[in-house]
Amino acid sequence: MKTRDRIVLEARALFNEQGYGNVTTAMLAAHLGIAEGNLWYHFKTRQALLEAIAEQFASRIETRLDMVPDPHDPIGSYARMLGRLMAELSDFRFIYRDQASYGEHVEPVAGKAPGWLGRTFDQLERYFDTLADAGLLDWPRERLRDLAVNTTIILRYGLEHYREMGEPTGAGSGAVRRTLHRHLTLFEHRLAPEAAIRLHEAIEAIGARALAA
Amino acid sequence: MKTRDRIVLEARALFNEQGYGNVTTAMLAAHLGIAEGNLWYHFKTRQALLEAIAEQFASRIETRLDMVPDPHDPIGSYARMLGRLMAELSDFRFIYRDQASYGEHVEPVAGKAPGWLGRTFDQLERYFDTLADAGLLDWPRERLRDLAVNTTIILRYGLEHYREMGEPTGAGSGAVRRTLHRHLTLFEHRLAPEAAIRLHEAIEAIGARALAA
DNA sequence: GTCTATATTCAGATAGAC
DNA sequence: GTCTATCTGAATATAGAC
Repeated sequence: MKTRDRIVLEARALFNEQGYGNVTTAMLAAHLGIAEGNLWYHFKTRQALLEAIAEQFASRIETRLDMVPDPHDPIGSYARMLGRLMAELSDFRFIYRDQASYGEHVEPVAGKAPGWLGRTFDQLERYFDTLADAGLLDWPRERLRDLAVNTTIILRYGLEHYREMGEPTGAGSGAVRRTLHRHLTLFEHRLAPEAAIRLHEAIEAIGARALAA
Repeated sequence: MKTRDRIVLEARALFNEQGYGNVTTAMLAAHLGIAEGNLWYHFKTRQALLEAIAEQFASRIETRLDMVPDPHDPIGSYARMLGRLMAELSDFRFIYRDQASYGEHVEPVAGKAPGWLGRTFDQLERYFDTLADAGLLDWPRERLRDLAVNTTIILRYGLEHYREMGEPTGAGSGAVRRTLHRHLTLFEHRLAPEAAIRLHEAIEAIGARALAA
């Protein structure tokens, strides 16, 4: 693997674990087993490194936003989208969490977050609409938007919530799994029983993958 | 007002506005119109200043956690508690938001957050229970706990959510008002119509107070 | 209690040899 | 591309006069 790619990967991991503001270039170089000067060869500034990570992040989000519900498999397609969404939140967690540390001006993120969120509302609403069409979700259509927004918030802040609760939230902690089960409590009581069961099962599968990662 | 108190007040305001990690002692002294050395007379370390703020925060939370629903005024008492909760989240916002910046070890906060959150779940559940007793909220009792947890998350991360949406969230921005309306969408469809109306009105009143502050 | 001047530390970044 | 050595600037903190 090219050094540049190793740097991006290790930096993302360290930022997620320790917080962006607490990771120095010296630490990063030490973890990589390279000299600090080498870091500056690949990235002229610390911010440039951050932007390289942010670009990967943006492309992951766009890929996930392209996913659409499958009317022939509303549950399965919803679960697949959830898996991607949580992976994205988990893998680039520091970008959300540590925004205060790096100021608001990281170009590939700045100004785009509102659009991403808005499109995530739209996306979730379409999935819920498909579940309702299939008779699996009993929810007033005019309130599906609110459900989509609340679902987004619960998923988005799930890892931070469990961290604040004093529970581990790193890879393999089960925080992704718990967040997904939590989001189900928003509308589970209005799901067809077999749909609820299948979603819980799908979440266990996603959680198991998150544990392995 | 004593200089020490002015420092605590101004520091809290600056930390909320600019982020804990972005506020230097030089900036703080300049804003207060005092010399930096004077700051160090009142607080031996930057962390000591943070801890002084955190102590105020803890005492505000304890006061709010002591509030209980009034069976003779379930709506009014719920609204009053909401007002306190949002004021606490708003006034000490940086403590939640910038936790990554100052490491996890601020004594008056470290380790207490899980307890505060757990007791907030309990508190909200009691308010919802009282609303249900009064016939104003139609919700399965065994699901009130989930509703309380989800409500806590929506309220807790409301300001951060609107910030990420690119909307202003400072004092007077209306973000508190919007967060409160948002939390109502979780259970509004199961509230007695007059209860929903009264809660929306109460939220407008809380929002107006937040605007003035 | 408040000020000015100074010390300390260390992260971010550069220069130039290999 | 990678290294070692060095610089710079900024932020926290101290010393001591007033």
